[in-house]
Amino acid sequence: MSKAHHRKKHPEAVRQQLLEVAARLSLEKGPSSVTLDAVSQAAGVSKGGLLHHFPNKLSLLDGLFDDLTEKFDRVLAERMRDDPEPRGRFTRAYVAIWFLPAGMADGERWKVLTVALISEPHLRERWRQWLDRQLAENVGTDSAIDTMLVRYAVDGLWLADLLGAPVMDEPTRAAMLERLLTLSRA
Amino acid sequence: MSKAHHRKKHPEAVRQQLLEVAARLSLEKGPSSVTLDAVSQAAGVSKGGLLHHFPNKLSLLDGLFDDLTEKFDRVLAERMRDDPEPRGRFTRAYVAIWFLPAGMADGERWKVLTVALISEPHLRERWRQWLDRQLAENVGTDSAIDTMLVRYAVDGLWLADLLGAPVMDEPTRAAMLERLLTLSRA
DNA sequence: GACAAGAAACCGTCCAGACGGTATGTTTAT
DNA sequence: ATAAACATACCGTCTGGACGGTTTCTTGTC
Repeated sequence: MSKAHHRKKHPEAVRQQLLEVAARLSLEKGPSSVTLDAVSQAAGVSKGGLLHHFPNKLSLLDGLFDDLTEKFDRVLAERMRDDPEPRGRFTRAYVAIWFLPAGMADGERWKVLTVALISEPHLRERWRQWLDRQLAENVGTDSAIDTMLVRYAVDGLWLADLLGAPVMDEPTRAAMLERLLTLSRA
Repeated sequence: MSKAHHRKKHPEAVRQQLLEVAARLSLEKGPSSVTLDAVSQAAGVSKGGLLHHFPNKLSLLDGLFDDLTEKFDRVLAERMRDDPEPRGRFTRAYVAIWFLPAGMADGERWKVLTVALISEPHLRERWRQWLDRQLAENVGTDSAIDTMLVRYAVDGLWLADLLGAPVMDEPTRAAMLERLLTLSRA
């Protein structure tokens, strides 16, 4: 009879912990390392415990997706709220997320989303819906060629970062940021 | 006793077929579906046959990586050879690969590379070396902020395409291409 | 506030199938 | 004859998941 069985119950904390562990594992050791065994063990819960929160693996991945997009939405909305200029507002928020990560772990989080999206074709459909909604909400202010280009570039930076490409030096990085912001207002 | 055992032997063709099947599987059903059983069966070879060409799974993935980067290099070099303007030449070749896929299947191929890179942390190191070499060879002509930005944007387009984002309409696509080419000369 | 009773939050065990890989046989090419 | 190019038959491990039990929390009732 283990200690964990007798400890105080904090279901929401455990759930969150499971999602976080799954995210970290996926990023550090590749998506194939996200197994029920590995996740539950790293989270300090039994596999049965994990399957209580997420009845199967798919729902764990779905849960991760929900969690990530939710947080992403919040950060985006917050950035947009503080931007007085309507034109390219959404795109600038998008840029800011990459260049000025708010929370420590935030920068890493969005990477996980990308990894999950690529390795789990099932999530792509949900991703498309999310994207469609975002673009529909910001059509008019963020559909110029240059603003689209900026968003694509951010995605590219994302990918490079994810693949561990050599980091840009600070002046280059600053110049890149400035250039992106300029183009977002075009 | 199967037919395959008795058929004419074309080792190089079989090897190529195995790589191609692995690529297609990874793209269509996600990297987790790339198993020795699935690949060998879809290629019309026994698992033993597959393991004759690639002694273990890692070497299969490595083989895939080699095959893809090799072809990628060739296409890049060809495009660059036909471009008289030195400034941004490498970047324009990079753009062309996405906008003007030469062979039918080529467009798909580079996607596979990205998927493999993300799902197999082991390949990232090899990718970094490839990237470093490319950048070193083209430093001076392709290191302006705007040209870098163009390459990142192409990566972003890549990613969007990979995730099955809604396709751009033709005028937008053309405008995007023109804009990217312009920026590559800056 | 006490207390039964059900619900929620876990744990431990077990299993069927998939997976990577080995060992060995058989056919074909040189 | 020898080696390369396959096929077949297994094996040990891992993985997702089912299942039944145990402990804690919550809720209604008095």
